[in-house]
Amino acid sequence: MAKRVTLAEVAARAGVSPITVSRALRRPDTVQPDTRARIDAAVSALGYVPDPAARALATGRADVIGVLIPSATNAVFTDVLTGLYEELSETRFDVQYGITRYEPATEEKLLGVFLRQRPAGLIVAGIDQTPAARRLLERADCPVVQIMETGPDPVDMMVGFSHHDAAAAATRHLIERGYRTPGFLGARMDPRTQRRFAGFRAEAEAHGVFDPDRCETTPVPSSVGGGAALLRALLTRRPETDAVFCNNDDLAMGALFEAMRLGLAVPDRLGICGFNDLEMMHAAEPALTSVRTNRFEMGVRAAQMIRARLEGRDPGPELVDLGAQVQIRRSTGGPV
Amino acid sequence: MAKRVTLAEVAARAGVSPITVSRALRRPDTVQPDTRARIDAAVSALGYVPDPAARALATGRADVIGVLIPSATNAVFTDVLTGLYEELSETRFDVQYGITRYEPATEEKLLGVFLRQRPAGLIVAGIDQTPAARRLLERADCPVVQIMETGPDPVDMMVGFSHHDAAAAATRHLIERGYRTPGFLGARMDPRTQRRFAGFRAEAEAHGVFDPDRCETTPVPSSVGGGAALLRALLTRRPETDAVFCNNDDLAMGALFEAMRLGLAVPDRLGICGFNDLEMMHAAEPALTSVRTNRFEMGVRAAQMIRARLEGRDPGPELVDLGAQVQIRRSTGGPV
DNA sequence: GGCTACGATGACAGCGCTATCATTAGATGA
DNA sequence: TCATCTAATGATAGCGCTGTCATCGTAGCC
Repeated sequence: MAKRVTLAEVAARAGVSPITVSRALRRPDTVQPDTRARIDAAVSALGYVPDPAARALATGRADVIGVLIPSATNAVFTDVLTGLYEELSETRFDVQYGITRYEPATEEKLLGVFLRQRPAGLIVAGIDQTPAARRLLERADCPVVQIMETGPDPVDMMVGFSHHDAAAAATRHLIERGYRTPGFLGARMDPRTQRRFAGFRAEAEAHGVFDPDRCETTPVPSSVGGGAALLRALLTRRPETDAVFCNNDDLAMGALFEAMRLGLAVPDRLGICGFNDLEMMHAAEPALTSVRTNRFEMGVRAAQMIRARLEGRDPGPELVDLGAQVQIRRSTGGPV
Repeated sequence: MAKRVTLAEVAARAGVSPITVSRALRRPDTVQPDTRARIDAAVSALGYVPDPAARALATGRADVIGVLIPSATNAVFTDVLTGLYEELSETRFDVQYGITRYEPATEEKLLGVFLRQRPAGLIVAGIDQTPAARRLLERADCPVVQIMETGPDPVDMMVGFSHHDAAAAATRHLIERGYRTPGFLGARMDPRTQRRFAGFRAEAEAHGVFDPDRCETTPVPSSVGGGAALLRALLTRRPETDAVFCNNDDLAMGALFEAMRLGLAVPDRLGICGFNDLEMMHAAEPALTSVRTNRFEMGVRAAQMIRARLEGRDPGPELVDLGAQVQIRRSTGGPV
């Protein structure tokens, strides 16, 4: 193990006091240019790297941005992480992840884990924190960004979109395309999923085409196989169903495969619409309609807002709505 | 911000010295049961949580396990992470991720970032570290596990499988099924991908069915759309191709959709085999043959090996080969 | 020329915890 | 009985860094 080089050693070599080295590293403009040059030379000669633990202890503040997301395997969240990373990887900040597994209690616990490190910023998915978790967030003396969706009353800042409205737009599209008996496929009905369902329902009811019996859901996590099973179950009960709005793309893909197995023509006999617009959707045959959510950008924006706050710049509006766009493709009668 | 509760306050309340509290927390068996009980009571009454930075500074060791993976979006790695998490989430260790983006230079840099925290353990993907990175790993005075693949000369410990052999097994399967003009589809030819290609090639050559013109690759990251494009290109040049071994499941899925578009019957006119066996493979129509890699277990085992070492238990063999299994499905003539 | 103001640097203390050694009380044995 | 040992607890001194003053020198001013 290469032995640790300390500030003091750098200081000795540069012929200054440790505190000056500390300053030269953190606020270079506060030390004389030639002093800084000597220090820089000593730093690189010795290969000095600051000890993050010592710094955190001395400042009572860690250069860590904590991120709480429900799942590490869901492509939806990993895209957000990629965006965060894009924005943060060249900064002094480390990103630290916590996986809540969709469990509010786990979220609370992880929040505690993060908070005791006194993070520089916090990013949490969703707006459905428990009251206790919300209180923790409100008292955290660091910027907090809620991501993935928008809602009233942000803890601090927020960047996302309305799942309700996005689902309603997709449903409207189905109805405009002439589908008259649309169904709903949903898995693991977490809060965002529920709001998408509500959007579907509201829009379908507004057009008089809602039927609770055409809604098929399961508590298990979503999967392609699950989508196939849900469609089969739905069509068994309600064979007249002429389209399905699927809560996410995995389910939609499964529905497509199941339609193939059942010999149902897509989009003529059955329209299929997904949600999130993962890459595979446009490549499918027929290409699958989906709702594009701007996940990468969501990560970038969240990171930018935190950085702006930490660096004393204007973080812009507290609530950023990135919207969502229905991508119309063959599976609902879009162009070939 | 809830003000920090220190060890000293807990000690005062329990009527003991701070060091005794510290001991009670870390090695409960070394303090008298009744003392421990008083301390536990004080801890929960005050809501004390240790400061990880102070502990790291005092011990010269952080309770952090660093994980270096190439990509956060690739399902292959997220499954490993889930396994790691499964094993580590109830321990005192935090997992910290670094994304190398398949860039050796980034890997080196992140290794430096981790190392200066003096992590409790390190997990790195692959066996193709740069000489400098390898030296850093060898000098790191903590357990190191290389994951994702096996190879000679581990830095310390290793858990994975042979990509060469797994690909060869899949290729053998294609040949045994009677395919005589198999092709290869590959994207982003990273080292593991290369070794899979080598396995395909070796097996195909051994049976006299290798043709470099039936190998279609691209440097861009893999995707379903990319798989479709690769198949189209391959069939344009070599229409006689009767099967494709795809470097991963996204490509295989794209190949399936492209075959549909081209009106090629799968598996009769074209056999398709993927790699990794993501969930969607079995749900496709026809279900897609793939090579199952035990990613979740890989994460679990890596974490177990590190824990065993840290806790002074026997970590078992240094090199764990989890193997890989060809899952035969309809797309290569498997059972319906 | 003497005074203030300010920029650059340094001394000191301490962040919250633990490694190390010292101390104490009780148990053991000749 | 007294030396010897062991288990439990405590005192002390940092870990490497930075916040908070204090100090010093020099430019600017009347």
